[in-house]
Amino acid sequence: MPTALLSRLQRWAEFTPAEIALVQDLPGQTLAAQRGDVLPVDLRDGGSLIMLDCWAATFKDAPSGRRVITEYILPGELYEVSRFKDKTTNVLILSRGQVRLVPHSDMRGLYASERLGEALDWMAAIRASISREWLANIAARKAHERLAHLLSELSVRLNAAGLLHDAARAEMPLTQMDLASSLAMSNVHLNNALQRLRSGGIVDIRDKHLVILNRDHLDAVAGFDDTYLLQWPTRLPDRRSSIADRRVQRERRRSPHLTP
Amino acid sequence: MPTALLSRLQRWAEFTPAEIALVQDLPGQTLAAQRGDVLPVDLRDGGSLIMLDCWAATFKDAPSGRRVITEYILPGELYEVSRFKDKTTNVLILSRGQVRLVPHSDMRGLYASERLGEALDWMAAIRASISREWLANIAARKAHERLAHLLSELSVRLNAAGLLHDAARAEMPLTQMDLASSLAMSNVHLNNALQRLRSGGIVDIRDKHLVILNRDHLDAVAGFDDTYLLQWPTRLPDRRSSIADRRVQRERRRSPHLTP
DNA sequence: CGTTAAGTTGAAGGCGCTCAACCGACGTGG
DNA sequence: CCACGTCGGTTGAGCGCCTTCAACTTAACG
Repeated sequence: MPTALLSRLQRWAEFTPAEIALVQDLPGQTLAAQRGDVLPVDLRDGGSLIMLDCWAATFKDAPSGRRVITEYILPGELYEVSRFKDKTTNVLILSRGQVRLVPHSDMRGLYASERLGEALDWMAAIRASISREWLANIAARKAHERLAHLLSELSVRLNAAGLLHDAARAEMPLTQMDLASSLAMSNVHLNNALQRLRSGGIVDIRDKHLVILNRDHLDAVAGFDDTYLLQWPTRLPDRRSSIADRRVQRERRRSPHLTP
Repeated sequence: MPTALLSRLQRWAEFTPAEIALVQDLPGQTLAAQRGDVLPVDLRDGGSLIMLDCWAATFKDAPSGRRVITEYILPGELYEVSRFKDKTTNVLILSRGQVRLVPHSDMRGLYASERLGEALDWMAAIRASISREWLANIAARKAHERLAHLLSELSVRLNAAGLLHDAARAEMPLTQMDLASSLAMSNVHLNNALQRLRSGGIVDIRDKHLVILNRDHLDAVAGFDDTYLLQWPTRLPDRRSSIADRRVQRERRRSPHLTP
Protein backbone atom coordinates (compact mmCIF):
# COMPACT_ATOMS: atom_id res chain seq x y z
CA MET A 1 0.00 0.00 0.00
CA PRO A 2 2.66 2.58 0.84
CA THR A 3 3.72 2.95 -2.78
CA ALA A 4 4.83 6.55 -2.32
CA LEU A 5 7.17 5.52 0.48
CA LEU A 6 8.58 2.73 -1.63
CA SER A 7 9.03 5.15 -4.47
CA ARG A 8 11.14 7.32 -2.22
CA LEU A 9 13.18 4.52 -0.73
CA GLN A 10 13.93 3.11 -4.14
CA ARG A 11 15.71 6.30 -5.03
CA TRP A 12 18.33 5.02 -2.67
CA ALA A 13 18.69 1.51 -3.99
CA GLU A 14 16.93 -1.40 -5.57
CA PHE A 15 15.46 -3.61 -2.94
CA THR A 16 14.83 -7.32 -2.89
CA PRO A 17 11.26 -8.60 -2.70
CA ALA A 18 12.01 -9.61 0.90
CA GLU A 19 13.01 -6.07 1.78
CA ILE A 20 9.96 -4.66 0.06
CA ALA A 21 7.81 -7.03 2.04
CA LEU A 22 9.45 -5.83 5.24
CA VAL A 23 8.26 -2.33 4.46
CA GLN A 24 4.80 -3.30 3.32
CA ASP A 25 4.09 -5.59 6.23
CA LEU A 26 5.25 -3.07 8.80
CA PRO A 27 3.19 -3.42 12.00
CA GLY A 28 1.33 -0.47 13.41
CA GLN A 29 -2.05 1.14 13.11
CA THR A 30 -3.47 3.10 10.24
CA LEU A 31 -5.31 6.30 10.97
CA ALA A 32 -7.91 8.02 8.81
CA ALA A 33 -7.18 11.71 9.05
CA GLN A 34 -8.59 14.89 7.60
CA ARG A 35 -7.54 18.48 7.31
CA GLY A 36 -7.42 20.23 10.63
CA ASP A 37 -6.71 17.18 12.74
CA VAL A 38 -3.94 17.63 15.24
CA LEU A 39 -2.22 14.37 15.92
CA PRO A 40 -2.00 13.52 19.57
CA VAL A 41 1.04 11.53 18.69
CA ASP A 42 0.98 9.11 21.48
CA LEU A 43 3.89 6.95 20.61
CA ARG A 44 5.20 6.80 24.14
CA ASP A 45 8.61 5.44 23.35
CA GLY A 46 8.83 7.24 20.08
CA GLY A 47 8.03 5.96 16.64
CA SER A 48 7.37 6.98 13.10
CA LEU A 49 4.55 8.48 11.13
CA ILE A 50 4.31 7.30 7.58
CA MET A 51 2.22 9.53 5.41
CA LEU A 52 0.50 7.07 3.12
CA ASP A 53 -1.31 9.56 0.94
CA CYS A 54 -1.90 12.80 2.80
CA TRP A 55 -0.04 15.95 3.67
CA ALA A 56 0.86 17.15 7.13
CA ALA A 57 2.91 19.83 8.79
CA THR A 58 4.61 20.29 12.11
CA PHE A 59 3.83 23.57 13.76
CA LYS A 60 4.44 25.71 16.79
CA ASP A 61 2.20 28.34 18.25
CA ALA A 62 4.21 31.38 19.20
CA PRO A 63 3.29 33.43 22.26
CA SER A 64 2.23 36.20 19.88
CA GLY A 65 -0.51 33.90 18.66
CA ARG A 66 1.06 33.42 15.29
CA ARG A 67 1.19 29.83 14.10
CA VAL A 68 4.48 28.81 12.55
CA ILE A 69 4.84 25.79 10.29
CA THR A 70 8.30 24.33 10.76
CA GLU A 71 8.15 21.43 8.36
CA TYR A 72 5.98 19.82 5.73
CA ILE A 73 5.50 16.07 5.66
CA LEU A 74 4.54 14.86 2.21
CA PRO A 75 2.92 11.65 1.06
CA GLY A 76 5.54 8.93 1.09
CA GLU A 77 7.59 10.67 3.71
CA LEU A 78 8.37 9.56 7.15
CA TYR A 79 8.37 11.59 10.33
CA GLU A 80 10.24 10.24 13.31
CA VAL A 81 8.94 11.09 16.74
CA SER A 82 11.75 11.01 19.23
CA ARG A 83 11.09 9.38 22.55
CA PHE A 84 12.07 12.78 23.94
CA LYS A 85 9.21 14.51 22.28
CA ASP A 86 9.22 18.29 22.18
CA LYS A 87 5.79 19.17 23.53
CA THR A 88 5.77 22.57 21.86
CA THR A 89 5.68 21.05 18.39
CA ASN A 90 2.65 19.24 17.02
CA VAL A 91 1.54 17.62 13.81
CA LEU A 92 -1.28 19.10 11.77
CA ILE A 93 -2.98 17.14 9.02
CA LEU A 94 -3.43 19.17 5.85
CA SER A 95 -5.48 16.89 3.64
CA ARG A 96 -7.75 13.91 3.91
CA GLY A 97 -5.92 10.61 3.85
CA GLN A 98 -4.25 7.90 5.80
CA VAL A 99 -1.37 7.94 8.22
CA ARG A 100 0.39 4.95 9.62
CA LEU A 101 1.75 4.94 13.15
CA VAL A 102 4.65 2.59 13.71
CA PRO A 103 6.17 2.19 17.17
CA HIS A 104 9.88 2.65 17.38
CA SER A 105 10.36 -0.95 18.40
CA ASP A 106 8.80 -2.10 15.15
CA MET A 107 10.85 0.27 13.04
CA ARG A 108 13.97 -1.52 14.24
CA GLY A 109 12.90 -4.48 12.17
CA LEU A 110 13.72 -2.58 9.01
CA TYR A 111 17.29 -2.11 10.11
CA ALA A 112 17.76 -5.84 9.78
CA SER A 113 18.47 -5.01 6.16
CA GLU A 114 21.56 -2.85 5.95
CA ARG A 115 20.41 -1.19 2.77
CA LEU A 116 17.00 -0.40 4.19
CA GLY A 117 18.67 1.05 7.26
CA GLU A 118 20.83 3.24 5.06
CA ALA A 119 17.82 4.43 3.15
CA LEU A 120 16.00 5.35 6.35
CA ASP A 121 19.01 7.18 7.76
CA TRP A 122 19.31 8.95 4.46
CA MET A 123 15.72 10.16 4.64
CA ALA A 124 16.29 11.37 8.19
CA ALA A 125 19.36 13.28 7.05
CA ILE A 126 17.30 14.90 4.31
CA ARG A 127 14.76 16.08 6.86
CA ALA A 128 17.42 17.66 9.02
CA SER A 129 18.99 19.32 6.02
CA ILE A 130 15.70 20.74 4.85
CA SER A 131 15.15 22.22 8.27
CA ARG A 132 18.45 24.10 8.04
CA GLU A 133 17.68 25.25 4.52
CA TRP A 134 14.35 26.67 5.63
CA LEU A 135 16.10 28.76 8.22
CA ALA A 136 18.48 30.11 5.61
CA ASN A 137 15.60 30.62 3.20
CA ILE A 138 13.67 32.77 5.62
CA ALA A 139 16.77 34.58 6.77
CA ALA A 140 18.30 35.42 3.42
CA ARG A 141 15.64 35.80 0.77
CA LYS A 142 12.91 38.23 -0.11
CA ALA A 143 9.29 37.18 0.03
CA HIS A 144 8.77 36.11 -3.58
CA GLU A 145 12.15 34.37 -3.63
CA ARG A 146 11.24 32.45 -0.50
CA LEU A 147 8.03 31.30 -2.08
CA ALA A 148 9.82 30.27 -5.25
CA HIS A 149 12.37 28.35 -3.22
CA LEU A 150 9.72 26.48 -1.27
CA LEU A 151 7.84 25.54 -4.41
CA SER A 152 11.03 24.32 -6.06
CA GLU A 153 11.75 22.18 -3.03
CA LEU A 154 8.26 20.77 -2.92
CA SER A 155 8.36 19.84 -6.58
CA VAL A 156 11.57 17.89 -6.07
CA ARG A 157 10.17 16.08 -3.05
CA LEU A 158 6.92 15.33 -4.82
CA ASN A 159 8.83 14.03 -7.76
CA ALA A 160 10.80 11.74 -5.49
CA ALA A 161 7.51 10.31 -4.26
CA GLY A 162 6.29 9.80 -7.80
CA LEU A 163 3.64 12.45 -7.40
CA LEU A 164 4.84 15.02 -9.88
CA HIS A 165 3.23 14.57 -13.26
CA ASP A 166 4.84 15.68 -16.51
CA ALA A 167 7.58 17.17 -14.34
CA ALA A 168 5.26 20.09 -13.83
CA ARG A 169 2.06 19.47 -11.95
CA ALA A 170 1.02 17.89 -8.71
CA GLU A 171 -1.77 17.93 -6.23
CA MET A 172 -1.02 20.32 -3.40
CA PRO A 173 -3.59 20.95 -0.66
CA LEU A 174 -1.75 23.89 0.90
CA THR A 175 -3.70 27.08 1.36
CA GLN A 176 -2.11 30.47 1.02
CA MET A 177 -2.25 30.77 4.76
CA ASP A 178 -0.34 27.52 5.13
CA LEU A 179 2.31 28.82 2.79
CA ALA A 180 2.47 32.12 4.63
CA SER A 181 2.83 30.34 7.97
CA SER A 182 5.76 28.36 6.70
CA LEU A 183 7.51 31.27 5.03
CA ALA A 184 7.38 33.79 7.85
CA MET A 185 5.16 36.29 6.13
CA SER A 186 1.60 37.54 6.26
CA ASN A 187 -1.05 35.94 4.11
CA VAL A 188 -1.60 39.25 2.36
CA HIS A 189 2.00 39.52 1.36
CA LEU A 190 2.16 35.91 0.36
CA ASN A 191 -0.63 36.64 -2.04
CA ASN A 192 1.41 39.49 -3.51
CA ALA A 193 4.41 37.24 -3.93
CA LEU A 194 2.31 34.61 -5.63
CA GLN A 195 0.77 37.16 -7.99
CA ARG A 196 4.26 38.17 -8.95
CA LEU A 197 5.26 34.62 -9.84
CA ARG A 198 1.98 34.09 -11.65
CA SER A 199 2.26 37.19 -13.78
CA GLY A 200 5.82 36.20 -14.63
CA GLY A 201 4.51 32.97 -16.08
CA ILE A 202 6.59 31.00 -13.60
CA VAL A 203 4.18 29.01 -11.47
CA ASP A 204 0.55 28.87 -10.67
CA ILE A 205 -1.43 27.47 -7.80
CA ARG A 206 -5.05 26.78 -8.41
CA ASP A 207 -7.59 24.18 -7.65
CA LYS A 208 -5.37 22.61 -5.00
CA HIS A 209 -2.76 22.00 -7.63
CA LEU A 210 0.75 23.28 -8.12
CA VAL A 211 1.65 23.99 -11.73
CA ILE A 212 5.18 24.82 -12.72
CA LEU A 213 5.15 26.83 -15.91
CA ASN A 214 8.84 27.59 -16.21
CA ARG A 215 11.16 25.61 -14.02
CA ASP A 216 14.38 27.30 -15.07
CA HIS A 217 12.95 30.66 -14.32
CA LEU A 218 11.56 29.41 -11.02
CA ASP A 219 14.91 28.04 -9.89
CA ALA A 220 16.61 31.24 -11.00
CA VAL A 221 14.29 33.44 -8.98
CA ALA A 222 14.67 31.15 -5.97
CA GLY A 223 18.41 30.80 -6.24
CA PHE A 224 17.62 27.14 -5.89
CA ASP A 225 20.34 24.53 -5.66
CA ASP A 226 19.00 21.13 -4.70
CA THR A 227 22.27 19.89 -3.22
CA TYR A 228 20.79 20.17 0.26
CA LEU A 229 18.10 17.66 -0.65
CA LEU A 230 20.83 15.04 -0.86
CA GLN A 231 19.38 13.55 -4.00
CA TRP A 232 22.88 12.38 -4.70
CA PRO A 233 23.73 10.84 -1.38
CA THR A 234 27.38 10.28 -0.65
CA ARG A 235 27.48 6.57 -1.07
CA LEU A 236 30.19 4.08 -1.64
CA PRO A 237 31.58 5.08 -5.03
CA ASP A 238 31.17 1.63 -6.56
CA ARG A 239 27.40 1.80 -6.34
CA ARG A 240 27.09 5.34 -7.49
CA SER A 241 26.10 5.06 -11.10
CA SER A 242 24.36 1.74 -10.90
CA ILE A 243 20.89 2.96 -11.59
CA ALA A 244 20.23 4.61 -14.88
CA ASP A 245 17.45 7.05 -14.21
CA ARG A 246 19.54 8.89 -11.63
CA ARG A 247 21.44 10.48 -14.46
CA VAL A 248 18.38 12.35 -15.54
CA GLN A 249 18.11 14.00 -12.19
CA ARG A 250 21.78 14.77 -12.28
CA GLU A 251 21.26 17.20 -15.12
CA ARG A 252 18.58 19.11 -13.36
CA ARG A 253 20.98 19.61 -10.50
CA ARG A 254 23.03 22.45 -11.87
CA SER A 255 20.44 25.14 -11.63
CA PRO A 256 21.36 28.75 -12.17
CA HIS A 257 21.05 31.02 -9.21
CA LEU A 258 21.14 34.68 -8.45
CA THR A 259 24.56 36.24 -8.43
CA PRO A 260 25.81 37.87 -5.24
CA MET B 1 39.17 16.79 30.36
CA PRO B 2 35.71 17.28 28.83
CA THR B 3 34.25 18.54 32.08
CA ALA B 4 31.69 20.70 30.33
CA LEU B 5 30.37 17.68 28.43
CA LEU B 6 30.19 15.68 31.63
CA SER B 7 28.40 18.53 33.28
CA ARG B 8 25.77 18.41 30.57
CA LEU B 9 25.40 14.65 30.56
CA GLN B 10 25.02 14.55 34.30
CA ARG B 11 21.92 16.64 34.02
CA TRP B 12 20.44 13.47 32.65
CA ALA B 13 21.58 11.04 35.30
CA GLU B 14 24.32 10.18 37.73
CA PHE B 15 26.89 8.02 36.07
CA THR B 16 29.13 5.36 37.46
CA PRO B 17 32.89 5.89 37.41
CA ALA B 18 33.05 3.31 34.64
CA GLU B 19 30.64 5.30 32.51
CA ILE B 20 32.52 8.51 33.18
CA ALA B 21 35.71 6.81 32.12
CA LEU B 22 34.04 5.75 28.88
CA VAL B 23 33.42 9.37 28.07
CA GLN B 24 36.80 10.65 29.14
CA ASP B 25 38.77 7.99 27.35
CA LEU B 26 36.86 8.40 24.12
CA PRO B 27 39.15 7.79 21.14
CA GLY B 28 39.59 10.41 18.50
CA GLN B 29 41.82 13.34 17.79
CA THR B 30 41.88 16.71 19.46
CA LEU B 31 42.11 19.79 17.33
CA ALA B 32 43.42 23.20 18.33
CA ALA B 33 41.13 25.71 16.71
CA GLN B 34 40.78 29.45 16.58
CA ARG B 35 38.19 31.96 15.50
CA GLY B 36 37.60 31.93 11.79
CA ASP B 37 38.58 28.34 11.18
CA VAL B 38 36.19 26.43 9.02
CA LEU B 39 36.22 22.78 9.91
CA PRO B 40 36.81 20.56 6.93
CA VAL B 41 34.92 17.93 8.83
CA ASP B 42 36.36 14.94 7.25
CA LEU B 43 34.67 12.22 9.20
CA ARG B 44 33.94 10.09 6.19
CA ASP B 45 31.49 7.77 7.82
CA GLY B 46 30.14 10.43 10.08
CA GLY B 47 31.08 11.14 13.65
CA SER B 48 30.83 13.69 16.40
CA LEU B 49 32.44 16.95 17.28
CA ILE B 50 32.82 17.56 20.97
CA MET B 51 33.43 21.16 21.84
CA LEU B 52 35.83 20.92 24.74
CA ASP B 53 36.09 24.60 25.54
CA CYS B 54 35.32 26.66 22.48
CA TRP B 55 32.31 27.97 20.60
CA ALA B 56 31.34 27.13 17.07
CA ALA B 57 28.47 27.66 14.68
CA THR B 58 27.10 25.90 11.67
CA PHE B 59 26.46 28.20 8.76
CA LYS B 60 25.27 28.40 5.21
CA ASP B 61 26.20 30.91 2.58
CA ALA B 62 23.12 32.02 0.70
CA PRO B 63 23.32 32.84 -3.00
CA SER B 64 22.77 36.48 -2.06
CA GLY B 65 26.11 36.40 -0.31
CA ARG B 66 24.58 36.65 3.12
CA ARG B 67 25.98 34.21 5.65
CA VAL B 68 23.38 32.52 7.81
CA ILE B 69 24.20 30.89 11.12
CA THR B 70 21.86 27.96 11.63
CA GLU B 71 23.07 26.70 14.97
CA TYR B 72 25.45 27.48 17.79
CA ILE B 73 27.57 24.75 19.31
CA LEU B 74 28.62 25.62 22.84
CA PRO B 75 31.39 24.27 25.01
CA GLY B 76 30.33 20.91 26.35
CA GLU B 77 28.00 20.30 23.48
CA LEU B 78 28.15 17.67 20.86
CA TYR B 79 27.57 18.00 17.16
CA GLU B 80 26.84 14.88 15.18
CA VAL B 81 27.95 14.77 11.59
CA SER B 82 25.76 12.41 9.65
CA ARG B 83 27.41 10.09 7.22
CA PHE B 84 25.15 11.79 4.67
CA LYS B 85 26.72 15.14 5.20
CA ASP B 86 24.98 18.16 3.78
CA LYS B 87 27.73 19.89 1.84
CA THR B 88 26.02 23.26 1.98
CA THR B 89 26.45 23.49 5.75
CA ASN B 90 29.82 23.98 7.41
CA VAL B 91 31.20 24.50 10.87
CA LEU B 92 32.82 27.78 11.84
CA ILE B 93 34.92 28.10 14.97
CA LEU B 94 34.07 31.21 16.99
CA SER B 95 36.70 31.23 19.70
CA ARG B 96 40.11 29.78 20.42
CA GLY B 97 39.97 26.36 22.00
CA GLN B 98 39.93 22.66 21.48
CA VAL B 99 37.61 20.41 19.55
CA ARG B 100 37.58 16.67 19.67
CA LEU B 101 36.73 14.62 16.58
CA VAL B 102 35.28 11.21 17.32
CA PRO B 103 34.49 8.81 14.48
CA HIS B 104 31.02 7.37 14.49
CA SER B 105 32.34 3.88 15.07
CA ASP B 106 33.92 4.99 18.32
CA MET B 107 30.80 6.79 19.50
CA ARG B 108 29.01 3.46 19.45
CA GLY B 109 31.09 2.43 22.42
CA LEU B 110 29.16 4.85 24.61
CA TYR B 111 25.89 3.14 23.78
CA ALA B 112 27.16 0.10 25.64
CA SER B 113 25.77 1.89 28.68
CA GLU B 114 22.04 2.29 28.31
CA ARG B 115 21.97 5.42 30.41
CA LEU B 116 24.78 7.02 28.45
CA GLY B 117 22.95 6.18 25.25
CA GLU B 118 19.82 7.82 26.60
CA ALA B 119 21.75 10.91 27.55
CA LEU B 120 23.26 11.17 24.08
CA ASP B 121 19.91 10.68 22.37
CA TRP B 122 18.49 13.29 24.69
CA MET B 123 21.14 15.81 23.68
CA ALA B 124 20.44 15.08 20.01
CA ALA B 125 16.73 15.65 20.58
CA ILE B 126 17.53 18.98 22.22
CA ARG B 127 19.49 20.05 19.16
CA ALA B 128 16.64 19.21 16.84
CA SER B 129 14.18 21.02 19.06
CA ILE B 130 16.34 24.14 19.22
CA SER B 131 16.50 24.18 15.46
CA ARG B 132 12.69 24.27 15.24
CA GLU B 133 12.50 26.94 17.90
CA TRP B 134 14.91 29.13 15.97
CA LEU B 135 12.68 28.95 12.96
CA ALA B 136 9.69 29.99 15.04
CA ASN B 137 11.76 32.67 16.72
CA ILE B 138 12.73 34.29 13.45
CA ALA B 139 9.28 33.87 12.00
CA ALA B 140 7.19 35.16 14.86
CA ARG B 141 9.11 37.74 16.85
CA LYS B 142 10.32 41.29 16.38
CA ALA B 143 14.01 42.03 16.32
CA HIS B 144 14.58 42.88 19.98
CA GLU B 145 12.40 39.97 21.07
CA ARG B 146 14.40 37.60 18.91
CA LEU B 147 17.60 38.78 20.47
CA ALA B 148 16.17 38.44 23.95
CA HIS B 149 15.00 34.93 23.14
CA LEU B 150 18.38 33.87 21.86
CA LEU B 151 20.15 35.24 24.91
CA SER B 152 17.71 33.48 27.20
CA GLU B 153 18.37 30.24 25.40
CA LEU B 154 22.11 30.66 25.50
CA SER B 155 22.06 31.35 29.20
CA VAL B 156 20.17 28.14 29.87
CA ARG B 157 22.54 26.14 27.72
CA LEU B 158 25.58 27.74 29.28
CA ASN B 159 24.18 27.02 32.69
CA ALA B 160 23.72 23.39 31.75
CA ALA B 161 27.39 23.26 30.87
CA GLY B 162 28.34 24.84 34.17
CA LEU B 163 29.53 28.00 32.46
CA LEU B 164 27.04 30.49 33.80
CA HIS B 165 28.32 32.23 36.90
CA ASP B 166 26.05 33.69 39.56
CA ALA B 167 23.17 32.73 37.27
CA ALA B 168 23.95 35.90 35.40
CA ARG B 169 27.26 36.14 33.60
CA ALA B 170 29.23 34.04 31.17
CA GLU B 171 31.94 34.35 28.63
CA MET B 172 30.47 34.75 25.17
CA PRO B 173 32.72 35.32 22.17
CA LEU B 174 29.92 36.17 19.75
CA THR B 175 30.25 39.40 17.84
CA GLN B 176 27.24 41.50 16.95
CA MET B 177 27.63 40.30 13.41
CA ASP B 178 27.47 36.69 14.58
CA LEU B 179 24.29 37.46 16.46
CA ALA B 180 22.84 39.27 13.47
CA SER B 181 23.67 36.35 11.19
CA SER B 182 21.86 33.94 13.45
CA LEU B 183 18.81 36.13 13.96
CA ALA B 184 18.07 37.05 10.37
CA MET B 185 18.72 40.74 10.68
CA SER B 186 21.33 43.28 9.70
CA ASN B 187 24.17 44.09 12.06
CA VAL B 188 22.96 47.67 12.23
CA HIS B 189 19.55 46.66 13.39
CA LEU B 190 20.93 44.12 15.79
CA ASN B 191 22.81 46.95 17.40
CA ASN B 192 19.56 48.87 17.77
CA ALA B 193 17.89 45.89 19.37
CA LEU B 194 20.77 45.45 21.77
CA GLN B 195 20.72 49.12 22.73
CA ARG B 196 17.09 48.73 23.55
CA LEU B 197 17.74 45.82 25.90
CA ARG B 198 20.69 47.62 27.41
CA SER B 199 18.81 50.82 28.13
CA GLY B 200 16.03 48.74 29.66
CA GLY B 201 18.52 47.38 32.15
CA ILE B 202 17.84 43.86 30.92
CA VAL B 203 21.09 42.52 29.54
CA ASP B 204 24.45 43.76 28.51
CA ILE B 205 27.13 42.38 26.24
CA ARG B 206 30.59 43.74 26.73
CA ASP B 207 34.10 42.54 26.82
CA LYS B 208 33.12 39.22 25.26
CA HIS B 209 30.80 38.57 28.17
CA LEU B 210 27.07 38.19 28.44
CA VAL B 211 25.59 39.81 31.53
CA ILE B 212 21.98 39.24 32.46
CA LEU B 213 20.78 42.14 34.55
CA ASN B 214 17.13 41.17 34.90
CA ARG B 215 16.20 37.66 33.93
CA ASP B 216 12.47 37.96 34.56
CA HIS B 217 12.28 40.97 32.36
CA LEU B 218 14.42 39.29 29.73
CA ASP B 219 12.20 36.22 29.60
CA ALA B 220 9.13 38.44 29.50
CA VAL B 221 10.38 40.42 26.53
CA ALA B 222 11.40 37.22 24.76
CA GLY B 223 8.22 35.35 25.53
CA PHE B 224 10.62 32.66 26.59
CA ASP B 225 9.45 29.26 27.72
CA ASP B 226 12.27 26.79 28.06
CA THR B 227 10.10 23.72 27.56
CA TYR B 228 11.63 23.21 24.14
CA LEU B 229 15.07 22.80 25.69
CA LEU B 230 13.83 19.56 27.23
CA GLN B 231 15.47 20.32 30.53
CA TRP B 232 12.86 18.07 32.04
CA PRO B 233 13.09 15.17 29.68
CA THR B 234 10.19 12.77 29.65
CA ARG B 235 11.74 9.95 31.54
CA LEU B 236 10.43 6.94 33.27
CA PRO B 237 8.45 8.43 36.15
CA ASP B 238 10.23 6.44 38.81
CA ARG B 239 13.50 8.18 38.19
CA ARG B 240 12.10 11.61 37.83
CA SER B 241 12.80 13.26 41.15
CA SER B 242 15.81 11.27 42.11
CA ILE B 243 18.30 14.06 41.97
CA ALA B 244 17.87 16.97 44.27
CA ASP B 245 19.30 19.90 42.39
CA ARG B 246 16.87 19.43 39.53
CA ARG B 247 14.22 20.97 41.69
CA VAL B 248 16.04 24.28 41.58
CA GLN B 249 15.79 24.36 37.85
CA ARG B 250 12.17 23.36 38.08
CA GLU B 251 11.31 26.69 39.64
CA ARG B 252 12.96 28.73 36.94
CA ARG B 253 10.88 26.90 34.41
CA ARG B 254 7.66 28.76 34.76
CA SER B 255 8.70 31.98 33.15
CA PRO B 256 6.16 34.64 32.28
CA HIS B 257 5.66 35.38 28.66
CA LEU B 258 3.95 37.92 26.51
CA THR B 259 0.23 37.59 26.25
CA PRO B 260 -1.31 37.16 22.79
C1' DC C 1 -29.55 29.58 1.32
C1' DG C 2 -26.95 31.10 5.03
C1' DT C 3 -22.40 30.56 6.89
C1' DT C 4 -17.68 29.90 6.96
C1' DA C 5 -13.13 29.53 4.81
C1' DA C 6 -10.08 31.06 1.24
C1' DG C 7 -8.55 34.39 -1.84
C1' DT C 8 -7.95 39.24 -3.56
C1' DT C 9 -7.15 44.14 -3.49
C1' DG C 10 -6.27 48.83 -1.48
C1' DA C 11 -4.31 51.99 1.80
C1' DA C 12 -1.49 53.60 5.61
C1' DG C 13 2.20 53.18 8.47
C1' DG C 14 6.30 51.21 10.65
C1' DC C 15 10.02 48.11 11.13
C1' DG C 16 14.12 47.01 9.36
C1' DC C 17 17.39 47.50 5.39
C1' DT C 18 21.19 49.81 2.89
C1' DC C 19 24.55 53.25 2.64
C1' DA C 20 27.77 55.90 4.94
C1' DA C 21 30.63 58.02 8.23
C1' DC C 22 33.10 57.73 12.42
C1' DC C 23 35.28 55.85 16.65
C1' DG C 24 38.07 52.80 19.46
C1' DA C 25 40.84 48.78 20.22
C1' DC C 26 44.15 45.96 18.67
C1' DG C 27 47.98 44.02 16.14
C1' DT C 28 51.61 44.48 12.86
C1' DG C 29 55.39 46.20 10.63
C1' DG C 30 58.34 49.97 9.56
C1' DC D 1 57.66 54.01 19.22
C1' DC D 2 54.56 55.40 15.97
C1' DA D 3 51.89 54.68 11.67
C1' DC D 4 48.75 52.21 9.72
C1' DG D 5 45.22 48.80 8.64
C1' DT D 6 41.61 46.06 10.18
C1' DC D 7 37.81 44.70 12.70
C1' DG D 8 34.01 45.49 15.64
C1' DG D 9 30.86 48.68 17.24
C1' DT D 10 27.88 52.95 17.01
C1' DT D 11 24.96 56.41 15.05
C1' DG D 12 22.28 58.93 11.44
C1' DA D 13 19.40 59.33 7.27
C1' DG D 14 16.44 57.75 3.65
C1' DC D 15 13.85 54.42 1.60
C1' DG D 16 11.19 50.32 0.71
C1' DC D 17 9.47 45.84 1.95
C1' DC D 18 6.16 44.02 4.57
C1' DT D 19 2.50 44.32 8.14
C1' DT D 20 -1.98 45.36 9.79
C1' DC D 21 -6.64 46.68 8.96
C1' DA D 22 -10.41 46.45 6.20
C1' DA D 23 -13.70 45.50 2.64
C1' DC D 24 -15.26 42.53 -0.81
C1' DT D 25 -15.54 38.36 -3.82
C1' DT D 26 -15.74 33.58 -4.62
C1' DA D 27 -16.06 28.84 -3.39
C1' DA D 28 -17.42 25.15 -0.42
C1' DC D 29 -20.65 23.06 2.47
C1' DG D 30 -24.49 21.73 5.47
